[in-house]
Parts: sequence; structure tokens; C-alpha cells
Amino acid sequence: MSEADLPPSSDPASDWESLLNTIAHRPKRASERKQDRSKRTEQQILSAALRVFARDGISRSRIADIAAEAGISTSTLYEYYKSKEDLAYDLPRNHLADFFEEYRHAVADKSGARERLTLYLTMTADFAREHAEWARVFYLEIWPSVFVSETELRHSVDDFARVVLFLLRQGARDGDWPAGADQFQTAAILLGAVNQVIITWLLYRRPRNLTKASIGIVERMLEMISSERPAG
Amino acid sequence: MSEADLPPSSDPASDWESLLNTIAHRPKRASERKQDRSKRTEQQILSAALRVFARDGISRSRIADIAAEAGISTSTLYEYYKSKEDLAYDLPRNHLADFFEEYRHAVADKSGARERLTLYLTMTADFAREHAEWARVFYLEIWPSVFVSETELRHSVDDFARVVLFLLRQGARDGDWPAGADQFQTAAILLGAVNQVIITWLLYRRPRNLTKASIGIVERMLEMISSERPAG
DNA sequence: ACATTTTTCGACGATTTATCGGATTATTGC
DNA sequence: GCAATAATCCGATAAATCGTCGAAAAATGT
Repeated sequence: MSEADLPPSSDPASDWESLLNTIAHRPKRASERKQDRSKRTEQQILSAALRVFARDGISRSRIADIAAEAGISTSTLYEYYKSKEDLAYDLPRNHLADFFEEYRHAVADKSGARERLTLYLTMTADFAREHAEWARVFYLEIWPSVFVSETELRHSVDDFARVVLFLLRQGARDGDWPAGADQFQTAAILLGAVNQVIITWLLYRRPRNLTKASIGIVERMLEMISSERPAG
Repeated sequence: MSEADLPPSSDPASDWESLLNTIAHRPKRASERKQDRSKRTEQQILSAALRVFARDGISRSRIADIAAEAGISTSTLYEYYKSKEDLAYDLPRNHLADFFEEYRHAVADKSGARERLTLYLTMTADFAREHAEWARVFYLEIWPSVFVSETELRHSVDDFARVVLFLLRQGARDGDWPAGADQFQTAAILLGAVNQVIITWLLYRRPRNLTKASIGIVERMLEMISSERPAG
């Protein structure tokens, strides 16, 4: 990625590239394992943990079950993660990085703030739908948890809002919506609504078609924001 | 409350009263304890659990700590709650009932849907601010949890949205906002944004003034919704 | 005051988490 | 290839926490 090699710039287009670059490449857990065998084991643990956490909930899940599901012994699991909590909070990182990478790819040919923002928010919902087990663990157990703020995961969670704020500012500069509005407030509205729809879908499978629903709600919100009268 | 004695009615005003009546009086955990001593112990347990859960998070909290904090032995606590989970999910019910009761009182002299809705959403945020320990446990640990849907608590959580939906329909009938809009969608936007603000405040103490911020965001959203052009 | 019911608690068993030393498997240097 | 070394894995077991039970203490009714 050439933009990573360039010096910091205040050119808006470059800022966007570098923001995406940063969030898509937050250092994952430094897996210092030397052998391929270990990398496979690590994957098996993560995948088993995801299944078990999604099925039983984190607090009801037992380390022994996860180890069994991964086909290893309990003590081997402890070679990789020092506790259940450690495992639970590491789990979402890879998926989040994948999401940002997918978004970065999909947004490459879009330059308008509104287009970019619509894509971002609808892809968020769609990603939850496509990775429902992950979403169950992330949205219903980890994201709102007090302890996110104590972990590395916090950076990735913060990134989520950072992208929305960036695009709101871009849109304000470009005249897509009034510049006077409190963009933190606008971001809270957009993110809150999308989270609300995702959580409702995860808990009750309503709305039936999450993709369609999220497109509907996002377009409606952006339409409202665009046609707000400038702050007075 | 006399309206509880009346037969079901399709009169809108009476529907509103009976909705409020229902949600404010969801049966609490039936405490079958005979002695006053027990009622005190029960309160001590709930109050201790709230402090410990808010401080350590539910999963890190130990039953023994809660019992010690309540000044009783571990086994006595088990006389009252069959597990930590049981205790955790029972905890929010009383507070939620209190909130609904407070709202019912405060809304008594308001008849417009918009006024009622503004009051509801801002009181929600304010209640979280006033009962921060409770809010920490409820919003960050219990509300989004998978298992809410398995407990009695679910009814109270559903009530939360029910009120908003009721008022959105009232407002549509009264011409406060376009009748064509998908009111489930509108409810998701309103509730999602308020939850988002509350959660952000709980985690990061931003915005500094939660009350002011929630009034701002609620009024802005209702303004946007009121001035949407009718669905086409 | 005594019998009965309710509440409390210490002792203990069960479950789950976490550790450790050595056995097993892979990699490296020659 | 083959030892030497490092990395990985696991059984046995310690540590922590959850949860149960029967008997003691307190409250209640007569």
C-alpha cells in the first residue's frame, strides 16, 4: 500500500486512505508461535471458542468444553490464552480487522461522503448477518462490556466511531449536510440506530431481512440529516 | 388506581393509562419470606450485589464477596438466590419499575405525543445518570445479554420499546409527524441513539453533561422526524 | 415457657479454573 | 542422517469458586 510510505499529509483524500490503513492494520495479537502446528491450533481454539461462546454465552462456557471442541487438552489451551477472559476479548479482533479490510476494498471507488457513509453503515449490519456467531458474541457480550476499555480491543471499537466522524466532517465540508451540526451527536444517532437494529435482529430475528432493513434505516437517517436546516 | 378496574377500552387516552399501569406494576419477584428480618436481608443482598457488580463486573464478582458486603454468610445468600445469574437478572427489575413509576407521575399532566416522548427519552438518560451503578450493570452487562430473553426481565425490557411505539403512533394520529413512516424504524432510531449516548457516558464519561446532551439529541431527532416529508 | 416455624451459618462436596513438570513432536546445527 | 535444542502438548494435581446440607439460632404462636 503506497500511501503508508508517504509522509503525513493534510490532504483530505490522503487522510482518508491513511485512516483506513490504520484501522485495517491494527496489530493483531502478536502470535509468537514458531511452528505451523501452533498456528493451526490457535485457529482451532478461536473457532471452537466462537462456537461455544455463541452457543452458551461467555459466562456459561467452560474452558474444558472449548478445549474439547478444539480437539486439544485444557492445559494446552492455557498455553495460548492465560484465561477465559483473555480468550474472549481477543476473539473479536481478527474479525473486526477483516471487516475494516472488506470495507476498505469496497469503498475504494467511492469518493462522496454520503456514499461512503451509507456503505459503511450497511456493511456493518451485513457483516453481522454474515458472521452471526461472531456478532452474537461481540454485540451481545463483549462490545458494551465495561472491560472493553481495559483491553487492546478498545482501539478497534473506537475506530468504528472514528470512521463515521471522519465522513461526517467530510460531508459537512462538501456540503452534503449542514456544517453547523454537532457531528458527535450525529454519529451517536447513526451508530446507535444501526447497533439497535443489529442487536434486535440478533435477539429476536426481527427484522427478518437485516440487510434490507439496515439499508432502509440508514438511507432514511442520511436523508433526514441532509435536509436538516442549518443550525441556528 | 381506578383505571385498572375499568374494562379494556379502545379509547386512546385510557389505553395510555393502562399501558403505563401495566408496565409500572409488572409483578416483582414474589418474596415469600415471612419475617421482617428477611426483607431487610433481601434488600442488603440487592444493594451489596449492585455495588459489587458495578465495581467488578458480573463475571468477576464472587458470591462470597457479595455475601460479605451484605454482612451475611455465603450459604444464606443461596437461600435467597439460587445462583449468581439469578441474582444478576433479578437486580434490574425493581429499578426499572421505579423508573416507569417516576415517568408515569411526571407525564401525568402532558397530553401531546411529542411532549410525552421527549420526556420519556430524556428521563431515561437522566435516570441512568442518577443511578449510575445500576445503569452500569444494566446497560453494560445485562440489557444486551443473550439471556435476557430467557428471564422475566424480558417483559420489562420490551416495555421500554412499547412505550415509544405507542407514542409514535399517537403522534402519527395527531399529525405531529407523518403517518406513513415505519414506526418500528423510528423507534429503533430514537432508542438506539439514546442508548448509545448513555453507554458512551457510562464508559467514557462523555458527554460531560448527560442530561443536557440527551435533551439536545432527543429534540434534534424529534425535530427531524416531525419535518420529514410524508413517505413516498 | 414450650413447641413449631423460619432463618442463619459452618462444614463439606462438586465443579471449574489454572499450574507444573515431564513426555512428545518438530526444528536446527553439524 | 543424527544428535542437540526448542517448541508443543498433556496428565496429574493444586487453587479457587460454586453450591448443598443438616444442625444451631432466632422468631413466632399458644
